[in-house]
Amino acid sequence: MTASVRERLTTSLATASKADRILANFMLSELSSLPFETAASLAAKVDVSEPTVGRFCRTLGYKSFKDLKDHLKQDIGQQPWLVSDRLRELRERAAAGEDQLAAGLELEISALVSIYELARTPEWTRVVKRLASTPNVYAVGFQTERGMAQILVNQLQYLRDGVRMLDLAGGSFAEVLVSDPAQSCLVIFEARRYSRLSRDLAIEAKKVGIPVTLVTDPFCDWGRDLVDEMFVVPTEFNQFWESTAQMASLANLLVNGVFLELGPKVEARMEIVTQLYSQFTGYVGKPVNRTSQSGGKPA
Amino acid sequence: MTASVRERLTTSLATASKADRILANFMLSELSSLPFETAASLAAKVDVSEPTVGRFCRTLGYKSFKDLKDHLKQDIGQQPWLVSDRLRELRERAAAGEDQLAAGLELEISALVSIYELARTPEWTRVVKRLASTPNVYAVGFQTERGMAQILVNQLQYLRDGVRMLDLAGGSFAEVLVSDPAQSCLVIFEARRYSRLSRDLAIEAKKVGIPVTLVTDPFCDWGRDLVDEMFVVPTEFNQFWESTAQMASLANLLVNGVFLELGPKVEARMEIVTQLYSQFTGYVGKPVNRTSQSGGKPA
DNA sequence: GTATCAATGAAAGTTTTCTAACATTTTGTC
DNA sequence: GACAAAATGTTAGAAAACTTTCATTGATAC
Repeated sequence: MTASVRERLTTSLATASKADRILANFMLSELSSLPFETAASLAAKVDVSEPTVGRFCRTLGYKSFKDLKDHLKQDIGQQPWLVSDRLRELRERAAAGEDQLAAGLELEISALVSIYELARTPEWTRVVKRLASTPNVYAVGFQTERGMAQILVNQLQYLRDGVRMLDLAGGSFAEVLVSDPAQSCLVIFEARRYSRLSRDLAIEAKKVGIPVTLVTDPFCDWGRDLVDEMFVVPTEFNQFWESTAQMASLANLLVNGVFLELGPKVEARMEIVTQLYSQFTGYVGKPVNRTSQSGGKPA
Repeated sequence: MTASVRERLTTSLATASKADRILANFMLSELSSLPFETAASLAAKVDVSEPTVGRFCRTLGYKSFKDLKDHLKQDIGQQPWLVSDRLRELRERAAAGEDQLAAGLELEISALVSIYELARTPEWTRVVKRLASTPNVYAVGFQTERGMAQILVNQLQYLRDGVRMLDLAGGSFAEVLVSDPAQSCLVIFEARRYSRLSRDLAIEAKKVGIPVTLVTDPFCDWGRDLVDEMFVVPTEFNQFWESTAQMASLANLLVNGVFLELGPKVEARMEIVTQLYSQFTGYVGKPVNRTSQSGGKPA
């Protein structure tokens, strides 16, 4: 009993009464403006009474029309992505109240979707090109987000020269801030916890004219007018505090973009770097996948 | 005076007060889920009062938050906002070959699902309990995976004492390896690139009897008989090489588990740590979410 | 035809959401 | 550092949204 709103509406069509069927039909065709409706406004539109709307939602298994809307929000809907029935099972458990986790899963999935959407924006393309071509690339992040910066830097280093991780260890960020702005760019990973540091850095970078890309959570209230691109990653997954985990996917996608941009010419470099790592850390395999992409032409 | 909601929000950023700017930014970041919010729920998320939300909407020229939503309806227009629709769109592009990346999305989603499945296993529970109770917790990862270890360590430190990140900087891993095995445990984040180091460490740890949890990719061929728990995270997402991004989700889930295990008694500590961070990095907000879980009893 | 029952609506009650008035805090100024 | 002005939070009350109860309608069975 954990069908999506759309599914429930569709199945209800078979058995529903006249008024209910009208409602179901209307809702299905106007699914996308449903969140803006209220039980009363809906009732008026299809010319039934308000209680009928409420009752209908209850026969569908929701507590009220508002409850239906709430489900719509989390509704990832249809099977296509249903990775087997494993997920369904998780969701059913969640519905039974046994599993707080499953609700978080849906939120993480929807965060992933947003990230892949970001990767289709013009800003994304701009950043990727910049990361591929600017001589000096700096990335920075504090505390947890440092890990994200590290992912970006490590992988980019396989692909190109001049990629560095910034650090407050030196006491200032002189490294970037006194570099030639035309030759440098900066990526900041941020979450609300560490706002001030990131913000100060962004301000200074703007002052000297270094392009800044900010990856942050929806709570960031200072980025928009300071940075060149701002990528907002959802971070609320029903956990006891926010999780920036999905920023890692974003970092990887960025790196992948740079790879596509640079094209096969990086392969020689990758060989060498791989060998070096191998020499110092005992790695034996190849980091490069054998996916079709790797041989393909750059985008 | 017929600007779109987005435009109005953006222009307001220039002149708005602090709370208003926070609101505007958040709204801009979460435009697509705004219709589901209510003035109160929004207020709670960005931690301002309810009337502030109403007032802000009025300064934007709307009658109320509800009125803003009504206008949003026109703005959002045809653009799909339901996660299911957005996902479908990406999938269609992938199928049409227009979007190389989108093909990887499904794989990432399914990786996420497997992680949430892991979180339901007895091994998981065992690790969580161990991470909550063992006096000394060590985590380690090399290169990219170092970022994952960092996530775990950073967040665990909010919750408890005695959590450390291991490092090869010292040349050996003496720190763990000569500690009292009954008082220590170790989490290794690994991907095939750095197999040897991780493996050597695991071997030594086993020798001295320290419990080891291994988080790795599906290519790891040495873990099973060496470690106490082995969590395998999918890493092939159609990118030019493997991505361990979803390990970040795993790390976060682990931390969340420990939080639930420790229960409300950690809140005092969290307050202190938060304050310390604030002192040194200028963080001003609260890291703790106000989700229902946070107040709830431990699992 | 009429008795019965499901479906629906009307009206009144309850809860949620929003607003107005006032108190408090913050910010800026001198 | 004290004052004024602006911004924000608190409290309580108005409005809206939703539910419940009960009356009415209209279909179906006999």
